Amino acid sequence: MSEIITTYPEVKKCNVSYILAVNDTLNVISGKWKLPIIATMLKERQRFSEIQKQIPKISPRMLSKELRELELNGVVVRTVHNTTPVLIEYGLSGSGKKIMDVLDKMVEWGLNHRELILHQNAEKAGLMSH
Amino acid sequence: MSEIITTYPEVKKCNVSYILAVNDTLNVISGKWKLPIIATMLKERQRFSEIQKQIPKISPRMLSKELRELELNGVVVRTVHNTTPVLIEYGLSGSGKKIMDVLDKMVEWGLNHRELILHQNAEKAGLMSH
DNA sequence: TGAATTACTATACAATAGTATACTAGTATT
DNA sequence: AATACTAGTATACTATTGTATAGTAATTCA
Repeated sequence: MSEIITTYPEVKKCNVSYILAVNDTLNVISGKWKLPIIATMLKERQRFSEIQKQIPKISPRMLSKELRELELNGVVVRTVHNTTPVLIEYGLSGSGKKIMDVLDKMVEWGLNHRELILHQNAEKAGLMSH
Repeated sequence: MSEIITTYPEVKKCNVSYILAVNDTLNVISGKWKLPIIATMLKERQRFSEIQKQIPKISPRMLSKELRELELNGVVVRTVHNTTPVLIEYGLSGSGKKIMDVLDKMVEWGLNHRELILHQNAEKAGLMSH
């Protein structure tokens, strides 16, 4: 048995607060609409109807629900302007803007992974033709 | 209107392959069991029953399903040993091991975000007592 | 007065994700 | 011959997530 099990050197310490932290992050970015919604607010704050125009397929129910969740999680800030008619704007909090760092890493991994798989498939095809 | 909309400077280029890359990454880490399963394989390859022992609450159906998906996505490698009884081992591929880089970023963001929110709540509590 | 805009909510339903429980084929042990 | 271990599969169910469609209150415009 022992000869067929390889140990990898790059093992990291992993405690409970790390697991909670990863879960917090996943909560902010997983689901069908959270990332598209966050994306609309990267440049500037947006109103409800403007987000709807930029994400035409989202229903108002989902947009309302996701914005409420993101606000509860401290990622989105909702601002009510005392004008007539009342204007409501949604923007990213400090953390919300920093989520781009995580997304950048995800892009990096994803692109790298795609390339690795393409190479593997090319190798397999090469072997099979010989 | 224009005075109440702030533009953030840190806008990134975003094209279709970036979105695909993020989605690929999310597919690998989202869901209830994928990360726990990957975690068991960080140190060394594992057999089906060993993963079950380390994640007692997972049903064999889910473990089987998730391992199959991870293998299809090129994150997990399944090795069959021609012994009696047959031994099957699951380990991480090169990409699979590198997913830790993404998780590290998620831990970083998550811990930071928790701290920011705690500070905010402390400030609010301070204001309210005055 | 009637239509349009803004920022949603309500209700019902469909689709996906996850659970619970039992079962299987092959081999080895008692 | 009965039991147990390995690596799962099968079936039926519940829970969560997302969709479709209609409606609402307050205000403004023609």
